[in-house]
Amino acid sequence: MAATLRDVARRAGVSIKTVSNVVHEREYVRDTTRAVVRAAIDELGYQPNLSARSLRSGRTGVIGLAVPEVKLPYFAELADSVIAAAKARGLTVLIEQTGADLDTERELLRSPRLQLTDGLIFSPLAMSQTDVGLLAVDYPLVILGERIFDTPCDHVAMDNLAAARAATEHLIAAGCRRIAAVGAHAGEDLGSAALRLRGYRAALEAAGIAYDERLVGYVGLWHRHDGAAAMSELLERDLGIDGVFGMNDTLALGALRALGEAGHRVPEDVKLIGFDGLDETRYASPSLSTIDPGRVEIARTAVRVLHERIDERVSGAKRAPSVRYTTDYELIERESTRGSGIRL
Amino acid sequence: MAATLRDVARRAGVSIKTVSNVVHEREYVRDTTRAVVRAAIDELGYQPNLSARSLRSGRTGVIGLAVPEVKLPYFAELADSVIAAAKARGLTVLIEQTGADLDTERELLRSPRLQLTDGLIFSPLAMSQTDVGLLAVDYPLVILGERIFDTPCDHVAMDNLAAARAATEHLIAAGCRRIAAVGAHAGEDLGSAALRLRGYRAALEAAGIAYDERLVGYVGLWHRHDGAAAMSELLERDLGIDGVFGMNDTLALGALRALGEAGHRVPEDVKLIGFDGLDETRYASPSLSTIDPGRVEIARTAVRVLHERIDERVSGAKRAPSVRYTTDYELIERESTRGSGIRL
DNA sequence: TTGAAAGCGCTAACAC
DNA sequence: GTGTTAGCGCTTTCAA
Repeated sequence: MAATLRDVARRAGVSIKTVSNVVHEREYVRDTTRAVVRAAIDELGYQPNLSARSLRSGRTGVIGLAVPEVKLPYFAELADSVIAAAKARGLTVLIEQTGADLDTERELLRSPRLQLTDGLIFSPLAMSQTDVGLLAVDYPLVILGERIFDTPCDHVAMDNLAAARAATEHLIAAGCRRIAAVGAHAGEDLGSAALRLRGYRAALEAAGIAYDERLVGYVGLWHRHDGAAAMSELLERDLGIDGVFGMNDTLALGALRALGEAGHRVPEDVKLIGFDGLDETRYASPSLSTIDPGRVEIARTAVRVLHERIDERVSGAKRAPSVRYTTDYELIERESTRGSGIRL
Repeated sequence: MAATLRDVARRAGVSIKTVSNVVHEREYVRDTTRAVVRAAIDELGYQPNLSARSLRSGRTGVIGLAVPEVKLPYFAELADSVIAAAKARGLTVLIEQTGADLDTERELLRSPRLQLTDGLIFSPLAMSQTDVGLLAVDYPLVILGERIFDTPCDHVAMDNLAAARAATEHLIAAGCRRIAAVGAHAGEDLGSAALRLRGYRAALEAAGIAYDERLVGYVGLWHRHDGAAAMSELLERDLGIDGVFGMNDTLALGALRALGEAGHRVPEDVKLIGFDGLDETRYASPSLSTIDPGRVEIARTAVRVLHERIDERVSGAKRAPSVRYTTDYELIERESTRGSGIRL
């Protein structure tokens, strides 16, 4: 059996409290006592029982991260950044997948599994204004994504609209006039897809290019095959497409494949830009221009805000007003939008 | 404050035990009583306190998954599969990253954070024979990867050697004679890289092709840029390479990029095969031939075995002997190894 | 600076 | 079928 505080105390000939003080590196322990206790801890290989500690203290040291799917490259990289940021604060991360399913997202917020968690970082995809009430939970919650609802939650997001606009303007500056947008979600008007589509439209409008609904490719999820399928369908319409805005990199890479299959050269015939700044965009052929949303900063900020909320809650301090953080993005220009077809 | 069992009991006018029986859906509860208790649970919004439950029962319902990096696509997909398999059994997954660092891997096995966990699925990368003793831990542990050491742990793996051999034989059958291997680890002789290199050599030998050390590309990690860099270096040696075995898909996709930059067409000039069956290999241009290692089955088996060990431990049953599961692989032929350059 | 003791919420004997 | 009760290992007043 694993050694307990009591065992260590007995072994060291002191009380349980003293051992606890040593474990927590509190002052007011005589050096000699501390040494004896330390020795006993080592001999017994004592490790605190985290279940007991959290039962008593009300904290588990674990935070939840809920994303649609970890295997989507954007969320894999996000998870990586969140885990790193959490580790730096001594927190562990428990990952939940929602599958971008509305019911799963709803249930998640009330899931008993969250009991094991001090707070949650949630990247919703399916929820809409109707579900805003569900976000009023009694544990610390940080939402990744625009502050689309009026809720008491903290939000951390990039400026999707401005970034999408910048991406589209980049295509326009490269000479494109018939620009397709791949990745729209039918009926959505608050999520990332909707905001990015709005940014796309804003750029067109500012450039005096008419918005053509036929140039918008709708998809279900943001997988590669969705991008490829939507692109193929758009190409079949024969609309003279000379530029493509992929609403994320995965879609754009799928679209790249479809463009190649249909005999269109990128960037000579069609220029293409993605969104997310995935590592792999660097290694595509041609390499893919994209928007770097500052994922590391998003993760770090979300973890910090959540951690502050957790402390606030435990210490009983009064709740600071909820905040919205917007991180900076950056446009990365690569081969897929170069004027000439020359490779790096 | 959250409602407790006691609160529910009081509200329903029954004892704590009865409530517990209802919560656990045990028999021997009168239907009318059950209804009353259920109503009280709903009214109070009662949720069991998982910390208390695990302190008492010694189980947390959480399993750990330790991988080098979740953002490496293979591990992202593996994590996805493990999370799905765990969910099917009512288990939650806590992800630990080792960064492929030896010290981190060693520490992980003794980490107090594992206290929150009933058992661990561990995909080691840096550990070697020297560290075999560390695997003798007192909690359920399933190793992903070959049973390279003689340990009391269960192992779940594919047959790396046979699969690598099959991949190489596929290149040979396609007419390649100067086949490079990208992704070897210097000094390793037990891990996946070493086994796959052995498979590669076995295939060459069986075909009567001399092994040429200069055709082997060494890398640190298995990232895209490692594959690209190693490939570039190999090409500079001007060895007449006509085939490339990427030890995983990510490396192969990096190599694909480097081949393109150097003006080599795939598959016309050089044929290329990867390893892992990543979803994205389907959408590369050209699409990448690869080995599907049966990731879903690996994940499902690992979770099942771990779950059995956990039950065994809790029930006090005697420990069944440790096992090794080998899953089936499958070679997926795509454009990158086609005889002609015709696209699908 | 250290010790004693209460209790976090739950499970599982054991009693009725 | 249902109730009582003793801890699981820890934190934390309060007292010494």
